[in-house]
Amino acid sequence: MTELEKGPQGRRRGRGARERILSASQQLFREQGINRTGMDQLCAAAQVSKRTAYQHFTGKDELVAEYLRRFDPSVLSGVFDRTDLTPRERLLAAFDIPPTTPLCPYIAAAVELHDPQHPASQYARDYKKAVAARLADTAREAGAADPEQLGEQLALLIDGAAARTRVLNADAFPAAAAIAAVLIDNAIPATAGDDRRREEVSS
Amino acid sequence: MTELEKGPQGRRRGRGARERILSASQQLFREQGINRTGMDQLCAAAQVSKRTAYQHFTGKDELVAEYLRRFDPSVLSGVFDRTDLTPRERLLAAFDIPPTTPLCPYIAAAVELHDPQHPASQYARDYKKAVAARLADTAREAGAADPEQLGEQLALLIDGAAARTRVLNADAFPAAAAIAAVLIDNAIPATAGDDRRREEVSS
DNA sequence: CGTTATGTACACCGTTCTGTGTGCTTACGG
DNA sequence: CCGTAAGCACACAGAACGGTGTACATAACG
Repeated sequence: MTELEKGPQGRRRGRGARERILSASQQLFREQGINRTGMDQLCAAAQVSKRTAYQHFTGKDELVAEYLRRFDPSVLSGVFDRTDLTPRERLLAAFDIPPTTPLCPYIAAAVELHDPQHPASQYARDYKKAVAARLADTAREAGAADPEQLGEQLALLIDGAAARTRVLNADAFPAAAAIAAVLIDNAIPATAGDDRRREEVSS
Repeated sequence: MTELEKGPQGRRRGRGARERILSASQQLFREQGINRTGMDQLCAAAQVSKRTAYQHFTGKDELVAEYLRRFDPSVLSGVFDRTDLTPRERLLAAFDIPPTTPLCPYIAAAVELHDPQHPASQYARDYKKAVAARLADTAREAGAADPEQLGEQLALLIDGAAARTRVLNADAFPAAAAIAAVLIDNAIPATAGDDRRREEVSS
């Protein structure tokens, strides 16, 4: 228990201030936005000295970029690595993220930072491309005629639902899922050896 | 031109400072974002005294809300009032806004302000609903089986294209238009009432 | 003409922001 | 037990922010 999760070197004797900082970032950046969350408030919420925060991160920009990297495994892998679902169901499962994820933080960061050169913006771009690529992979697995196109289309639907949920303050993912179902059915030829007969959708 | 666009009373004799302020807002809020544009910079760009700006707008919030209201006629009416197009073509024409509109300012404002109670956020919400309603009207005119659903779906596609264009720095409207074409063809029965699919959608 | 609304110039207030400097405390490892 | 690294408390710098006060100029309209 003591020597796992080492830092850059191998020491790590402290009491885990970095973790608290990132944990508080997750909460505050999401609740209040990045620009409206000052370092003072963030350090207070993390119960971390301001001096310590700036010893872990060279500046707020680096903290924001690191904050975004914390979303990767939980969302992306958690959906695509489900072997209990058919490829088609996996594509649709990407739209089942209403409760814990009220808004896509990548879009929020890209809009708030408003600088395509910002490290966090670049990472958001990479992440969105990665999601589209994994959707395309799954689409290929499902036997889609044009997997890249379908992946890009589904990614667009996800982003549309996220943006619209934000602006309208109402969940738009069900509507996006409905469109996705149509697109998937249109893209997968019936002759392809795919089992889309297991239509037990959890409702 | 001299005696139209009266202010709260009926005088309006000055040299049009309000116009310059709003014009500069259009440019700066779009280029730099709302939060990253200070009133000092904005007044300098508009060649307007800071004092004058605060005589026209009680604060930056009101200015932002008014800035958003300036987009209505140019985009919304310019697309839906084209009588030279069929209803179906009009629905697709809503996706032909790549050059002049690099990003939907309503989404940007809602994300940047980060307060659903903000006047500009409320207006953004109303505007998005209005767009969906007009899309639904046009969908009804085109003979769609479920116009409200189609309108909501097309609105979601537009927002998705806008958000994705922003994050990826690449035009996503053609892909959205392709999806729209599929949805429209699926929603409009060729000859008679043939509703094959009836998904539930949350308004 | 004079009144009045409109706009200007510029200093200024208080707050908040990111980021540092400095000195002290604590906990872990050898 | 002692050295060292991690963390803490706190003040502070420097800038940008939104917003105001004051005194002055100018253009329109009666």
